[in-house]
Formats: sequence, structure tokens, C-alpha cells
Amino acid sequence: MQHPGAEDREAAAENSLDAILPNSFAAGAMPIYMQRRRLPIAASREQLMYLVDSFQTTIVVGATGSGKTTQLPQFLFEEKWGNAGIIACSQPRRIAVTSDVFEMTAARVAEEMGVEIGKEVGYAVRFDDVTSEKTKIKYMTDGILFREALLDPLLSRYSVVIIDEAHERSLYTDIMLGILKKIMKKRPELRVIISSATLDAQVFKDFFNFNTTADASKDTAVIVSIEGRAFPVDIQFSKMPHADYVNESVEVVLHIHKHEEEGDILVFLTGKDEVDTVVALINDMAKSSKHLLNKIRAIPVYGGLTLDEQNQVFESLPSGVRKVVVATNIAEASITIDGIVYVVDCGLAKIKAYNPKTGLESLIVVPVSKASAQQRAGRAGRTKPGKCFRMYTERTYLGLSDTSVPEMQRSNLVSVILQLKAMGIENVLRFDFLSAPSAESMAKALELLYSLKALDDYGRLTMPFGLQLAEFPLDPPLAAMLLNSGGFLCAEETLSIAAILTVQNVFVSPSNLRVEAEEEHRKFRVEEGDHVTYVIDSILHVFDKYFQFSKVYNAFIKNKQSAQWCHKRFVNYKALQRAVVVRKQLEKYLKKFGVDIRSCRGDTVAVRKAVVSGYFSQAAKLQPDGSYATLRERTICHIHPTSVLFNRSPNYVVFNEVLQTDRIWIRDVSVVDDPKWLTDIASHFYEFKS
DNA sequence: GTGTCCCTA
Repeated sequence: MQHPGAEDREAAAENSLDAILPNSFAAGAMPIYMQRRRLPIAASREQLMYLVDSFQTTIVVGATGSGKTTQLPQFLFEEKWGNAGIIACSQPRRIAVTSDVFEMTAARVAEEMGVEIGKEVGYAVRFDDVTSEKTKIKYMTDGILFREALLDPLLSRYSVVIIDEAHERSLYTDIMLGILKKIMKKRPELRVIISSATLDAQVFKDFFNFNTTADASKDTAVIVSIEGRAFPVDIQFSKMPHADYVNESVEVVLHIHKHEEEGDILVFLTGKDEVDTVVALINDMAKSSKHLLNKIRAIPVYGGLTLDEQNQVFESLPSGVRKVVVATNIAEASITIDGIVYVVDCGLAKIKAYNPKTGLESLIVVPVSKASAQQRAGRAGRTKPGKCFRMYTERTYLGLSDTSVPEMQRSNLVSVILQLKAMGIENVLRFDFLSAPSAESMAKALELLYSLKALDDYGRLTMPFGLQLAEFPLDPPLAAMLLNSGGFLCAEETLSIAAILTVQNVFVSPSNLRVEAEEEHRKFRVEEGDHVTYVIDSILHVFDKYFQFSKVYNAFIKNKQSAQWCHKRFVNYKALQRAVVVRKQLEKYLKKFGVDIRSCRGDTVAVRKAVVSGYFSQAAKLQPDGSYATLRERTICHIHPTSVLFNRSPNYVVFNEVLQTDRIWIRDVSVVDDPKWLTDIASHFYEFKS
């Protein structure tokens, strides 16, 4: 998270990583070498270094607060592992929208080592590479490490790779585990350290242990536990199940406020709507009820908030006011808030699911795993002993699965499969996944890659198209649209479209100004669809007067990227700023691949044909009842009300995105004037004639 | 006439 003051930054560094020091030892209060010695991990230094020496893989089980993220790379450096290559420390994500925590970790370690950040110690996340030729300790995201493996399949620059937060089992973490296992067979000198929570340690050991005999002395992987620095958390279950956990959570908060000692409260719910509801309920009561008056204040946290809004959660309230943080699972691992003593947990989470039959990803609410429930409870015990109130029975808890389904098994795999192919892994079905995805979802991905012409009849990557597609930091259909748009003479336009689709949410509708916002948005709209709306200028003929409207991206540029202009037009300034940066990055790729970058100067057919060249598999036809059916799978869907094509009912459309709630909505939709566009551009995919 | 868990290259 971004913090205005230096003290706040320090606090965030401590919390978001491994709680470097307890609060009583604020940074600067004692010399750094003494601070380092106080960390729980310091006691295990000798043992750890011996194990790394002796075993190819070490699984370090350490609760938060052990100091492993900052200390382990330094120990390795001090033991000269930096002489043989770079020591990588990779994590599933950057925090929120900034790379601050990476910067803070690296800065902290650089300070401890007495070196300058970006020299011996550096970090790399997308758009932000602070490393040099001297760098020996490199903090990075799993995604960046994977990119590097694409260019250097043996990761030959690295001597040690630390995979941090491996228990989260994010998509790129899992891919990296499989790739590292492959590399280790060819590079016995490479050391891999997996940092994980207790529940999964044995799974990782079994995966990385190359010993096939019963003789344990020949093991190549070992588990070691590091003491954490967490306080005990008292767990209380509901006596009976609650149907309405949203209102129940308010009751529990009031109960805590009335009966428990001081300390802030963290409430876990599933989504934005629930969070906003609970925040409003609590704050209304704080305004109207006498005994609550100004004694309690609720603050929302979820991913969709702006950075400034999210930062409110870190601001301290006047003494005597209890803070109630109402959050989605963003507070489970991504952000840590100081001072939480009580946790209220609904036991549910909204997560991504993938249906390989329809090829649709959706969001569903499911019970959390035991591991998640423990992680949530642990949030109460960071500064002193805490309490966790679970809004479900102990019986329910015992019925939860131990761990969550890895992201690999609930994602669309098109990108993953393509990138594995690009890495020279021909038989992706045999790739050593820690948790293999279903054959069906792999087959679905292979089929789409084939119809995009990224794979040939033998399933090999096509040259150069398939390889170029893999190099793009985008979903393959979007990358295909860009690469093909040179041929349609509209790459200037598709670059802007791709950038806007990547950043999302360019139109904002504040709930109190919805009518005004929609009126402004209408000025951008054109009848050919959402893609064109983002870029192509149009002329409107009203009462014998001509109005020219530049569309979103171009208008932003023409208005000198002005924040005021964005505000007036109800478009998201931050998002568009980011789109400008993303567009530059994408343009570099197109130039590198020799794509002819020029503008179609308003030819909306060219733009829409380029869109079709990437998204032909997501095409739908109007049904007599006004709904749409996808051409291939016949899935019934509806054009989302935010689309410019809502209620316009064109016969054929292509779309980018599917959103499944009680209905299946399609978003970012463009008109296909003639179904022949589909059969001409993707004849291999649509063998029939309409 | 509706709405986005968390992320990443």
C-alpha cells in the first residue's frame, strides 16, 4: 500500500512482509545487527544453511513474523551463494496497485546489508525493474520469474530460487514449481527453497523428492520449521448456522463492541455489495444510537476501491473510537492492517471458477478451506492475543476441505499452455503439475490455440506467429487481435483498444451522479459497438449541426491527459493513465515483431474484423426472444446493460468478456455486420455456412 | 435496465 509518511511506510513494510520487528522495537531504536538477531529465523540460521547445502530442495515452514522473506536471501548471500548466480525471491503478487512492498523489502534488505537498492539488492515487477548487473538478491513476482524462464529455460543466471507464499498456490507459483522441478534434473547445483504454511509442506516435499528408494537418507528434499511470532487466537464458533450472515456480522460486531476489551475488528465477507451494506449499517448506528455515538466506525476494503480509499483503512482514528474494517478476502493475504484484535469470519469467499464445457470463467461463492479459515483467524493475533468469531458451527468447520482448490484447476489455461509450449515443453499433457488440471480443460485450451493458428496440426508452436503470441503479456485472443491488425491496417486503433481492455473500468458511475455520468458516457457511444467506442472519432448530426466526438482513448490524449477532463466526462483518470503506459509496452512488442502500425482513419469495419480475428470463438447470434446464443456451444447469454449495444439487438456479435451472475452477461461487444466475417476469418473454426 | 474475489506478464 502507498503511505504518505515514512513511519507509515515502515509499518506497512513490517506488516506486509514477515513482521520484521514487534512494535516495541521500532526501526532505528536499536542497531540493525541486533534487530536481525532478534528475529525467530536467526536461531535457525546454521541449520537452514546446512540443509540448503545438503538438499536440493528445502521446504521452509514458517508462520508470519518469522522474518524469512527478508533474512533468508541475506543468509544465502553471506554463505556466498551469490557468487554462483543471483538469489531470487519470488512472490505471487505485488501488493495492491503499487510495487511499494517490493521496494520496501528490497530497501530494508539493502539497508541491512549496507548497500544501495538497485545494486546488490533489487526488485522487479511489471513496468518496474530496479536491478543492475551487480544485483545478487532479486525480489520479483512469480510472473516475472516465469517470463525470464521463457527466455532462459534453465534459469542459468540463478543459483538459488526461493518461492515465497507457495501455500497460496497461485497460477504462476504452480507453473514455476513444475518448471523448477524440470530444471533441477538438469542443474543439480541449483537450490530451491519453498516457503509455505504447515498444511501443504508434505505435498511439496513429495513433489520435489527425487529419491525413489525407501532409504530416507537419500532424500533430496527436506522440511524445516521456523518459529513464527504470532499470539494465540481464541476461536469461537456459532452454536447454530445462520442464514443471513450479512446482518449477523453486524450483530457480532455490536456484541464485541459491548462485551470485549478495546481493539479493532476485522470482518470477512464475500463481495463489494455485502461490504458496503455492512459498513452503512454500522455507521448509521454509530450516528443514531446514543451509546454508540462516535465510538465505532466502519471502513470498507475491497479491490475495487481506489488507492486513496483503501488507504483510509490504515489511518488511525481518534482514541476511544473502535475501528471496524469490513473486507473481502483482500485482507486474508494481500493486505495486513495493524491493531486488529478481533476477527469476524463468514466462512465464505467469492472465487474464480472455470467451466471447460462452455469455456466460461465465472465468480462463485464457496465455503473457504480450513487453511483459509486459520489464516483469517491469525489476523487477530499479530500484535497481542486475539479472538476470532466464526459465523458457522464447529461441525461446518470440520467438514471444510483442508486447502483451497489451486488456481490452476479453476482457470482458463489458454495462456498457460501456450507459454509452456513456447518454453519447449511439447507434451503439455505430461507436464509435471503439482495438481494437474483436467484433461478437458487442457484440450479446450489446445483447441483454441490451434484455431488461433498458434499451434499447427501436430500441436507444435507455429513460427513466428505462435511464438510471438506467447511473448505478449496478454491473453492469446487479445494478442492475436494485435498481431493480425497489421493486416487489417488498424494497429494504431487495436493498440489503444487492447490497452483499455487491459486496465478495465474506464467509465465511472458514482451512485449519486449516475444520471449525469450516463449522459456524459453517451457522448462517447457509437453504434458499431464497445471496441470502436474506445477509439474511433465519430460525427454526430443533430438539428443540422455536426458535432465531432473523439472517442475515449484519443480524446484523453487530445485533452493532454487532463485529470479535470476525466472528472468532467466521468472517465477513470488513473485507468487511462495506466492505459497509456500499457499501450507503450504493447507497441514495443508490435514494432519488434515488424507489424505494420498504422491508423485505419475511422474505418470501423477494419477494427471490428481485427477484433473478430482474435475473438471469433466468442461470437453469438440473436435469438427470437432477444437473448443471444454463442455460435459454437449454444450458451445463452445477454448483452450487459453497460454495453453500447444493450437493447440494440444486432444479429451477430463478438465479445471479449463473460460475466456470470444469475444470468450470463457478455461485455465489450462489437457488431458483426455479416456472419461471413466469421466464416472467412476463422473458416477452420466455423465449418458451417450460416 | 446491471454491477467486479484476488492477482499477474
